[in-house]
Amino acid sequence: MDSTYLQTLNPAQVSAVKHSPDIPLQILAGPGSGKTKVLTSRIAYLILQHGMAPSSICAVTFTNKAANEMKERLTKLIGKEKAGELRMGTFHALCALFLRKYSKSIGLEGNFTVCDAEESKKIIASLLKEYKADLEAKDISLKDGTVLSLISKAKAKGSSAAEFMKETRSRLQKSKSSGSSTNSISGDIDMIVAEIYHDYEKTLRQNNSLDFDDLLLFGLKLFSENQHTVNWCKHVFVDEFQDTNVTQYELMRAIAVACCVTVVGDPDQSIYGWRSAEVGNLKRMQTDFSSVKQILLEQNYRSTGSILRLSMAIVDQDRSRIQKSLVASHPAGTIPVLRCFSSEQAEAAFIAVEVKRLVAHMGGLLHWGDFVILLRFNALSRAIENALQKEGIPSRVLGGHKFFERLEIKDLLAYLQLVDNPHFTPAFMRAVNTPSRGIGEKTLSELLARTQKSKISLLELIEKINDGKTPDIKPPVKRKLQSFVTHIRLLKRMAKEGTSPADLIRRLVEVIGYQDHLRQTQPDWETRWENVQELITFASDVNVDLPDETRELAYDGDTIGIDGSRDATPLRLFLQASMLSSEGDHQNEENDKEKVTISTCHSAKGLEWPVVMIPAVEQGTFPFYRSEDIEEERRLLYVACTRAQSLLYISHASQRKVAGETKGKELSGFISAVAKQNPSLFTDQLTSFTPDERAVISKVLDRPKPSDSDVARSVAELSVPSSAIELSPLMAMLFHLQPSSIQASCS
DNA sequence: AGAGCGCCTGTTTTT
DNA sequence: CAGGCGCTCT
Repeated sequence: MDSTYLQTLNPAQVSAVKHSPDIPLQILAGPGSGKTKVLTSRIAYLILQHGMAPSSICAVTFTNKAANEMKERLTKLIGKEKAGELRMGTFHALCALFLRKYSKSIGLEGNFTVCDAEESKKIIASLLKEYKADLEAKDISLKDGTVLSLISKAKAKGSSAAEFMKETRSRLQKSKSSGSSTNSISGDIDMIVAEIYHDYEKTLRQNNSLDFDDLLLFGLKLFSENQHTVNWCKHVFVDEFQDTNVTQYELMRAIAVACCVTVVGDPDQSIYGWRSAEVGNLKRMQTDFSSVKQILLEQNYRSTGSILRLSMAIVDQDRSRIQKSLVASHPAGTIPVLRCFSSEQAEAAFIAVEVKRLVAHMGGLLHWGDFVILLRFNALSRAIENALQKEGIPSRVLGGHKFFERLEIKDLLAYLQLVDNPHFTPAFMRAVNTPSRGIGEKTLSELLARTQKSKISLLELIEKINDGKTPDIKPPVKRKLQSFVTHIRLLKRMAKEGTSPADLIRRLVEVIGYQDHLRQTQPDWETRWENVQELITFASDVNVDLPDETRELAYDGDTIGIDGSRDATPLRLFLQASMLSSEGDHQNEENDKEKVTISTCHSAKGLEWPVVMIPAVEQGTFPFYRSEDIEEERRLLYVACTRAQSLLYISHASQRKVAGETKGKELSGFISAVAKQNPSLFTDQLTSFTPDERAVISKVLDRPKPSDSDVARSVAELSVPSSAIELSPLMAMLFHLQPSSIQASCS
């Protein structure tokens, strides 16, 4: 194995790959510039040419998906064994891993539970109740989500509850002394948020639990205060650097003891400011790492020239952006289509029919899996899904409601969380009455009151009640709880005996009669039951991965915690993988390749499709009316456009139903501005594709060009539906009429 | 006290 | 489309 992997790289890419490992490097990589290739090649280069141990390289990605993809590519370059030794994952996963191992060093229990956003929100909601009267008296409405996001923002900046409280106080003092009374309401809110923040932290600690932000904060504390936990690290790679927040940046510094870092990012693709990402980290790095070198990758290998021209025009409207260009490797190709429709239904119907038409006119060059519909937010998918279904086009939603956020999954995970960590109240609350055991709000609050007096966990309390060691509140409670206690004890015993998570779930489902419960309570219980089966499959997969992870955790040989329990039990690893998984649907990927993808623009980051369609590009929707940063919305549209390889469609409706109300809509300012300046960026005509256009598409996609007879055949097949009655008017028009008349009918 | 039903609202983006 | 709320029934 030599440097063959360098041969297909351009000069800029080669200089990035071969750049000295000792000098910090920033790679500013535009979309489609082969950034992942450069990253993986550089890692391979450090290992193969500089003889670095794979286990001394840390590569941080933004999602688990990206980490997996990198691992796959590296397996091809350096082999499975070495690739398996690399420390790769998200900042969150990396921190979680080391926190489990060195939990005692910073006063944590090794069996802490990761508290996800939904559970955090519930904790906040219950804390918020105590301020209900106060809020009503002051006529303030404060939602749990708002409080959570404010707390999360404070945490992302590294501001603790105490610091946040102090800052709030001093700000209040200032506004008081300046005599402005207009801020009194927001001052009240800030103060309440500060108090809830404090209570929230207290609750998390009592529950032996860390939320997502805590993983980073505790990780940072661990790494910066315990040199020996990071000594293994010789080089740190950070992908999607533009989306890191302050804490993540500090983490990078803490892990990169030797200051050997390579970061890859693109300020133009910074779309997570709302989640406290700091593009400023790029600049900050230049001062913190004095000798940092910057390399720009501007050659684009993904999209046609006309798609890039439009994308650049959009993002370049942001006057404050760092000037950077993209050079197309491919010919101009088909001009992006811009269309207006009368309603969301008309727009959706057009999309469905156009997908069909393209497949036909490309004579086997394009398949369902080559299309993506990118949306500003998930709720927009309804009309699209319906329209696709109506035309018989298979589709899948990428990252819709996440697999691990479904109620049937959370129900089962709650039991397992409780088995692993008896102090995790959210899990108790969920599991204790699922399936329904007649334990209601009243009983729970009484139980809760009793735990607060005696300082034991809810689980311990009900075990005591069950065993008759402490008096029952009311006669029936003990009886109602008996089965629950029995089940938890059974699972605990099985877990202790080393039963695999998959078997634990199987048994759990059986003893609580979960299938029947679903059948009785959920109208769509069948798909939910399938999800349960999928969870079991996922659980067995985690088990297969175990050796790698255990090796990681057993790094310096002490897997036995002070409490005598192994820190890395299979159950614990499974739960952690579940909580940190970004994976949406766990459907088999083979199936998905033959489906049209529907996705948000955010979760499309890093991906590409031959054909991209972006509907609802309207004022209020894109940019979204509640967005705080309009430039970020613009960049999001840029990200969406640059996912396209050969064809791009942008559309909007003049009327759309928003939250139950039909509203008039205007084309997004992002688009109208560039269209006005340069009308030739778009066309409203639908071509039926000249051989030339088809040739460009096959070249861009690197697929064989279909013959004229292929095209003729597939056009004929698709334009004659099985039942002539089903040929909708729109469909008929698209196939038989001139483009100009289509336009007239659509607008 | 708790379950179950129907009607309401209010909908960003995610580790 | 789900979660919250209020109503009625057991």
